[in-house]
Amino acid sequence: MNEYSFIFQINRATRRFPIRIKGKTNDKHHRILEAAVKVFAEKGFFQSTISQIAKEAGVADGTIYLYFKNKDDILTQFFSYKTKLVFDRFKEAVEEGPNAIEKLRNLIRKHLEEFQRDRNMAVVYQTETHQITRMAEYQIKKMSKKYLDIVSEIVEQGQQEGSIRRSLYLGLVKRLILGSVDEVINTWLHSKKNYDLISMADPLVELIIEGLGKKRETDHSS
Amino acid sequence: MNEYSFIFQINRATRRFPIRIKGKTNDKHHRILEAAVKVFAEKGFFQSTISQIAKEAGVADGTIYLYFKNKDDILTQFFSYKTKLVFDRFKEAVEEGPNAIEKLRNLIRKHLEEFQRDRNMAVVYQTETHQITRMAEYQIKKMSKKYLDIVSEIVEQGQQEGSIRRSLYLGLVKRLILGSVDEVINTWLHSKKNYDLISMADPLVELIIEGLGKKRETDHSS
Amino acid sequence: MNEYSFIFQINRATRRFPIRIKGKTNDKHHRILEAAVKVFAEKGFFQSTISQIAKEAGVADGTIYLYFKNKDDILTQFFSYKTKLVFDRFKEAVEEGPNAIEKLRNLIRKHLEEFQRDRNMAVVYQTETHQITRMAEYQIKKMSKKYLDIVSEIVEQGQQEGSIRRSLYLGLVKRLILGSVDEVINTWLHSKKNYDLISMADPLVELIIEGLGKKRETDHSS
Amino acid sequence: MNEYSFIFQINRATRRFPIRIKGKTNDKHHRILEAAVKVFAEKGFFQSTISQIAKEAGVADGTIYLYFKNKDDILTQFFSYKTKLVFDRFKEAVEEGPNAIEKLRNLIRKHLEEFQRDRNMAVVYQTETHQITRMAEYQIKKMSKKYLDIVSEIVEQGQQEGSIRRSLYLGLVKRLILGSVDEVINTWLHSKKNYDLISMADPLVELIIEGLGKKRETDHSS
DNA sequence: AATGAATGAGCGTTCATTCAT
DNA sequence: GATGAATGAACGCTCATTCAT
Repeated sequence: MNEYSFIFQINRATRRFPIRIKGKTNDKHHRILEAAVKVFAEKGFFQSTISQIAKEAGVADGTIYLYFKNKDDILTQFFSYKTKLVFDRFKEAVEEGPNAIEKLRNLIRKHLEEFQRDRNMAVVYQTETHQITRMAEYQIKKMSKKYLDIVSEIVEQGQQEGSIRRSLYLGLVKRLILGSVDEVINTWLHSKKNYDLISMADPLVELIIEGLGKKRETDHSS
Repeated sequence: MNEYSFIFQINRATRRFPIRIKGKTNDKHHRILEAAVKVFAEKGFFQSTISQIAKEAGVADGTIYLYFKNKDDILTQFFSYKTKLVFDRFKEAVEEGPNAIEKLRNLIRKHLEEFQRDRNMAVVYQTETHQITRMAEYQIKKMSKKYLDIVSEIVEQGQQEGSIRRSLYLGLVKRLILGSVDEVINTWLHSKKNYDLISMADPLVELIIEGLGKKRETDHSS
Repeated sequence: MNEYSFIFQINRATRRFPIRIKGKTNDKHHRILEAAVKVFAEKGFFQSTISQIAKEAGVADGTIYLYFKNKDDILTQFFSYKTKLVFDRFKEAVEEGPNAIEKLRNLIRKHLEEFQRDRNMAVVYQTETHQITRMAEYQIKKMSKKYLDIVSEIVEQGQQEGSIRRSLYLGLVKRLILGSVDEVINTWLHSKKNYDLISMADPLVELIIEGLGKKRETDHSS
Repeated sequence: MNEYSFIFQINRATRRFPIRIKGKTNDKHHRILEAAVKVFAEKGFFQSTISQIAKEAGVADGTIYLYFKNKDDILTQFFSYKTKLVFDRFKEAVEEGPNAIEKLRNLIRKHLEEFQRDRNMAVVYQTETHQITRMAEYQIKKMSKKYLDIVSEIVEQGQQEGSIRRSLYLGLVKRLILGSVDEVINTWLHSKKNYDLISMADPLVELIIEGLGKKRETDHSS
């Protein structure tokens, strides 16, 4: 069963479309998608051309339009595809955590792991999710929300477990977590990338949980 | 006295240039810059055209090339100008803080304040600083670094003052802070913007300092 | 079989290219080339626009860039194509001459014939080969040289045969011949063109060989 | 008395014009003309800009339009100015020759001398007089004619003197002479220019008069 | 007279998209 | 389905010319 299949549901209505979910044809759809992300990562969306993508994918320019409505649609399909794929993995990782803190650690670790593994995806994600203008693109916006929902659940669980403070503005907590992970990835992407991104997970979780501040002994005496 | 004046020092050498720092002429440089940022914020850099910018600025297309080498140069000049301007204000705000925690609070508050005040700038900053591909652009990269340097100083001071833990990976701390502030701004930019961004400063600082976790009583017995 | 075919060998490496040597597609390359030369002849290179050429060739503007790297390349390809074509004919004509004088006559006659037949080419040649500034363009420079080489050979043969004086500065002889033929063509191009250019060949050869001067009887007594 | 004065008669009717024949103002007219020719020689007419000329002349762009109707007019004025100047010298040189052959020699020598002395002029002349398209420009066409008239006179005189054959097609003779001199200059312009152009005069005259052919001894016996 | 900032028409070139094969 | 030649709208940029100062 091909992971890309679900995408067809999006566009089927709008266009002639090569259905044949399990055939070889489908490889082409995949290949174009991966090629596009590679090119986007290298040059940025607007500086990438259909020709470059076609070349990278080893197909003719026109072939791309059999699978994608237009250039934008390539990005959209990429996001909806990767989002589903990656989030399934995120959820899986979270479920394996015995408690909230471990769930958070697993989430962040998986997040870093996936982005380290697929650098092209990482670049496109970082770039496009900060493209305020294009953010109107429904898929992208939805993705952010999904991530934050996962975080919400974890935090709430932690509060019930007593490991996370109750007096927290949840919206802010989510931004702190997503923001810092994003920035860790961003820094890595801009660096020479000769360090292991995943190793940042534990210290980062520690920092998020414990904060920068010293534990005040005075707390106790009060 | 016009805040844009200093930019002239950048290009004076390269091009015939309408200097006359305090005259009316100079307004045009300013006007184009503001117009450009407005258009960039609305459409994104690549989807903005010189014609749109010229129209927004109320000048002819060709006039833009009297002040800017090319389209890219508009963005570059904007960054070098705003960076200097904003960072001066950041530093000023930081200096007014009596201790590290207050300095951090002042920095974040000022950061949110400046970005709330000038939404166009905020959008362009958020977008362009995450543009991995174009990041090669020197000015932009430098800006991030400057911010992180300020944060470093504050954290180190806090460590000496005893308000911030010593056992911290400084690089990570910086990313936590910049990342969470960025994400707070980003969320605001994507929202309806009917809440006050600055009011997020105090809770955010609290969160950064205290962390998510409950103070562990067990700490004491150790 | 199409005479333009060989040009493909020049650019094949540099660009995606519609090969299919004997197909209909190829006509387009030819058509653009002829259209361009016509427009260049009418307006001059710099005052010709891609749009005019495209219109003359009956193709879209963009189509031109499928066959030519840029505007300059049209001229370059034209020269390398015509040079080869015309010089083959020159050499052929020269070879048919039984002796040096006849070879020279054949060369000049063929030269005038070819230029009379294709007036657009003649105009572009006359114009561009005298464009000192642009002459750096390799192809054009080389062409002049080739012509002079042919002349050299003829003159040397004539010297061996005894029909041409030995005490001649060869470089100057070449310039005399090329210059006078050029000027004959030039004059024709500027005239109403209602006379036959080829008919100038015999008198011109006579003039070149015999010179303006009267045979001096005193020669004999010396 | 300034050599440029006569030009004013051409444009006086068409435009506001800085008359003041003997004043300093006139220097500016001269300076612009010389600057323009220098720039034209370096880059070619169409690739030269008014700004470059202005800069070279040390005046403002706008100033040029006080003296010249438009860019074309600069070239036109240059030609009418130089033509007069140079032809006066040609005629003078010709007059000094005691007989036709010497007159021709003087003409060619002076021709080479003038063009060697003012290389910029030489380049512009060679380029523009072969610009078939632009040749419509009245001044340029007239110039060629004047040259040929001088040659005609000389040749006719030579025929009367008995030094030049009578059975000559005069039109062709003129082209032979002008063409070969042109080509000698052209070659020099394209070369490294480290040889003396004037030294070509005598051998060239010899060649033109005597021709390439051996004096046939048989002539005599017939 | 002289300036040079401002103009905007015009051009070369690119590239997403189409469609005949 | 697959191709890739062809299209032409659109854009960045240049530069001759004008005109307020």
